[in-house]
Amino acid sequence: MIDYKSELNNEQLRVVTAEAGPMLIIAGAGSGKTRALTYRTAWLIEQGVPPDRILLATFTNKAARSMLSRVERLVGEQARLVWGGTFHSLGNRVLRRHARRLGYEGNYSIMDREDARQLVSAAVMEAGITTKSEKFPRSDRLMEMISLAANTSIPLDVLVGDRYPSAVPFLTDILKVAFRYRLRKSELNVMDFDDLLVKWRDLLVEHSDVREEYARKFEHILVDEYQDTNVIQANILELLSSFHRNIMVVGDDSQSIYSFRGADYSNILGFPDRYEGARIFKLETNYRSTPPILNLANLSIVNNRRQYRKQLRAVRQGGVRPVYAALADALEQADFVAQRIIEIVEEGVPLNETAVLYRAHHHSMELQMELVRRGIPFVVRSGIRFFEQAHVKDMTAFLRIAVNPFDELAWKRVLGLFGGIGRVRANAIWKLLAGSDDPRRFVFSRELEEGLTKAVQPGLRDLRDMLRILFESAETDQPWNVIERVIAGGYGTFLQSRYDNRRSREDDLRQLAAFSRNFDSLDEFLSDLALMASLDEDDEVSLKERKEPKVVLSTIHQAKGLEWSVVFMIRCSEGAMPLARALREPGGVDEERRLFYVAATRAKDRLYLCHPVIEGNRGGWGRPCEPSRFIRELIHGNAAEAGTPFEQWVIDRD
DNA sequence: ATACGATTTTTTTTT
DNA sequence: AAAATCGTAT
Repeated sequence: MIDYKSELNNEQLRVVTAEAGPMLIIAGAGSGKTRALTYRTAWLIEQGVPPDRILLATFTNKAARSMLSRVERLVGEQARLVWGGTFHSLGNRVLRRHARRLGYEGNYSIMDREDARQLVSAAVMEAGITTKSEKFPRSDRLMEMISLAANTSIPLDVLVGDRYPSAVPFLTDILKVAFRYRLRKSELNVMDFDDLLVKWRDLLVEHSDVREEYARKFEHILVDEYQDTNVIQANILELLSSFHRNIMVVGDDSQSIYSFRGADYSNILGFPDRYEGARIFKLETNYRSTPPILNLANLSIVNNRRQYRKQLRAVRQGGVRPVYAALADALEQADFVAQRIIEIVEEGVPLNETAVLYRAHHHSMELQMELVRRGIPFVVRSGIRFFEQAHVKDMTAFLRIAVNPFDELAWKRVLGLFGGIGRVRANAIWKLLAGSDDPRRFVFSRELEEGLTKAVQPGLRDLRDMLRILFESAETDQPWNVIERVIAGGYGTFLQSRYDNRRSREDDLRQLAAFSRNFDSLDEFLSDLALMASLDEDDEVSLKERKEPKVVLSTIHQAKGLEWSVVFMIRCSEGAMPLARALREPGGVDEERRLFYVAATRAKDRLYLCHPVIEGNRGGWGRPCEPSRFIRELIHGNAAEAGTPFEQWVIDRD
């Protein structure tokens, strides 16, 4: 039996043991919302709710895993039966079962962002659009539009008219591209991330028997990070909770930072209106930060108008005022941060209790170089994700061919790796392969050879050598072994010739191989990859026991939900934080301020706001730049006075 | 006609 | 730094 009273505070206890029904939990930063959710889940199970009738939607798969393993510690392994994961992975789970209802095969594959962008790019060319002299939007921008339209449920033409005025002259062509893109997706039997939500919702809307099944199944629905859900997700929740009406959503409107991908702030603000009889609970006790840090965060966020009123109270006492440090430029900033990190380590704070946060990935470049120079170990948690790196995608493309010989995207990727084969010839080869009844055999045939120009023959020979090994291995070996053999069978050499860091790329692939052991089949392994962000080692145990402590470098977005003793926020300059581009979006300033708030509330003990006065402008001398408005608006009178929530350091090295 | 290396442009955040 | 574009070699 769990002693809820001693393990939870009163606010949390009320939430955990609340009567069933719709409820909204406004949970401030560091108020123990994860704790409340895990204990709530445990409590429901103890009350006799079958675990497989509980749905727990989280923001990342990692969050779901770690919550459920905590529930498991509380109530035993039945916790594993709880349906937990991101909306995308839950959608995938449902859609695999019902894909046929939507005109898809159950073995559809999931495209990551890069795949999707390339398919859009191909759609532009197929539609015969002249992109030469005009400034037709680039494929990544097109993808952004299509994706945002899907996630907001706004028709693409309306969305372009509203948010992309410069693209309006090309609207007809954009719609053509979007149409082709959709067509190609279903021809290829692939889904993009958005489809996992949109088609899930469509399934529930259009097939009442399926809706009934799931609505009756899930007695309790719990949702984490509700402030970052979009309208599709809100729809899905409405449909799923329509029978039992037991839905608990947890979130903090002050931490809504994903509107760029369609997250709709009004989901959380309007929850009480949409769910009649909804109760509102607030978690306002902050266990994480010292009062001076919380004070700064509170003073900043009050500048946002549209929000639930809440007052975060610090449990902790004492603490030092945050520091605002003005530095000459990005190099000085890097120097300052590195120097402070060293001093902080000397004071006894472990390296992995320190993080450096920034708005955009490239803001961390100078710092990375400085940390390398000084030999300070760090890990970068932004930038290209593990599964999006070229070599990882190459390897999975090989595996996909072995599993599904008609995987067009995988074939084209693999073909392009070989000399003399570019986009056009890869296309030609694919056409021939697709016309055969077994591409895996046809690729070795004389017929194929004869259908192709001389220039591809050497490349074709190399291709065949590798495929021979791949197919033979896939028949008999375990997935991890297949990967090893592809490397040994020629891909390693390829890496050597194309990149200068063959070793580390091979290591990545070995890591991939090791990871594949967690799956029963190659099939299952491949279908889950796209939904995974990284091969995070932090399965709690391994992190603490084996890993060398490292400073964490992260975008603010990726830092959500995490905490460190010491947090540096770099590039707190107007234009970078808030980011100039983001200010042009509707509601941009408020969202940027929420980002600032999220970043500040990650800090437990110390917070440094760094502002490089000269904007580093690609090698040359940049122009001077104001400190972030989020800092300026905190200043009342003189920054040196006790009235401001931070003290000001002016670092002058020379 | 195609591939591929050199050059120029543009760079937010992510399941 | 990566992607789109341009120019040259095959």
